[in-house]
Amino acid sequence: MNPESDQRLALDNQLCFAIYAANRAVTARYRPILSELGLTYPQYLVMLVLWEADGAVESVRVSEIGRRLRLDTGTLTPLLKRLQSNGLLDRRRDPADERVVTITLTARGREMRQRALAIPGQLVCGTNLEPDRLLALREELRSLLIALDDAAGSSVE
Amino acid sequence: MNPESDQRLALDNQLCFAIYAANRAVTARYRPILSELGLTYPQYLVMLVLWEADGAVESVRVSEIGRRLRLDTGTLTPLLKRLQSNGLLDRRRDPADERVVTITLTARGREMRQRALAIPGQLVCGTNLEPDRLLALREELRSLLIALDDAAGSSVE
DNA sequence: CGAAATTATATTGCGCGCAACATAAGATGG
DNA sequence: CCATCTTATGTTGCGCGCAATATAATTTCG
Repeated sequence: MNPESDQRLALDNQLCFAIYAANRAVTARYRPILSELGLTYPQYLVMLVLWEADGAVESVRVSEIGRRLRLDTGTLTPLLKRLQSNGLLDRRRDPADERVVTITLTARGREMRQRALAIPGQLVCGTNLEPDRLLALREELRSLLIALDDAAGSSVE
Repeated sequence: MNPESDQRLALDNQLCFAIYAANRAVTARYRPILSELGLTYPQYLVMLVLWEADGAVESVRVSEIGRRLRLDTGTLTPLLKRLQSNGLLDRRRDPADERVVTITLTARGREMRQRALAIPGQLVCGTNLEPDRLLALREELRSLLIALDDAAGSSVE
């Protein structure tokens, strides 16, 4: 009714929509690049986790991938099975604790990293975006995420 | 191999992951609030478009909703059918151009706006986030979106 | 006018995300 | 040692997103 309340629900005033739209625009930009590797965007994120752990440890738990990416097994189990059937990783039960499934990169999965190294550069190029601004944006989003986590934790408490 | 290239693919260095994670955290925060209205988050965005148009025009095309939210008919058609079966809107062919489907709010859909007015405030409260910073973040995301759009357009050209 | 091109929406299929539930293995405590 | 609890992963179902294709109506143009 009053002019102020009208503006509160305006689409362009919603931070949530800005994040939603930006997220889809970014993943759309990754799509053609990742399809050359035969990866979807969430699969690429899983590979980032595995590449990062590679060298330090020889396998990663499903739960560890989920913790890093904030994804649950309902998402990860089928995704990891697809990566396995594409020959990028192996899934096997930990003999010491049969509940645990450990994920190990195959040679093919490890080698893909070399091709992926070009991706971050490819995305910034073609857009006239200042690296400093992108870095600042990333940190602001991280702060938002932490603030949302804290609020979620305290409301449950 | 070299230390610099190792860091390029580190998960925490990816702006894309910051956006991806923030987007899911924000929608997770909306979920319990919207479920009281019987809406999903994308359905809420469609309602925002319809509420915003309400008063100015008496119906909105599917394509106009898609243009605003950057969604195609593969997403919108079933979503709008669900909103229709929940009694929030009507879908009907434009007699003047039978290709066009026009979306009109029902009384129930229009009334829901009053309940939705409290939502934006509810989300910021419970988090210690400064409104100015959120506004600045929104504008940075808008700039990113525009930059990605421009780059996409020029590469096709 | 009539064929071809264009426009607007619908359908199909697949891969997420996530809630809810299931299963099985390990830990715990009487 | 055995019932109970907890932990780690798996399964099912549903609603997006999006590519690819389909259908039907309108426009364009020879």
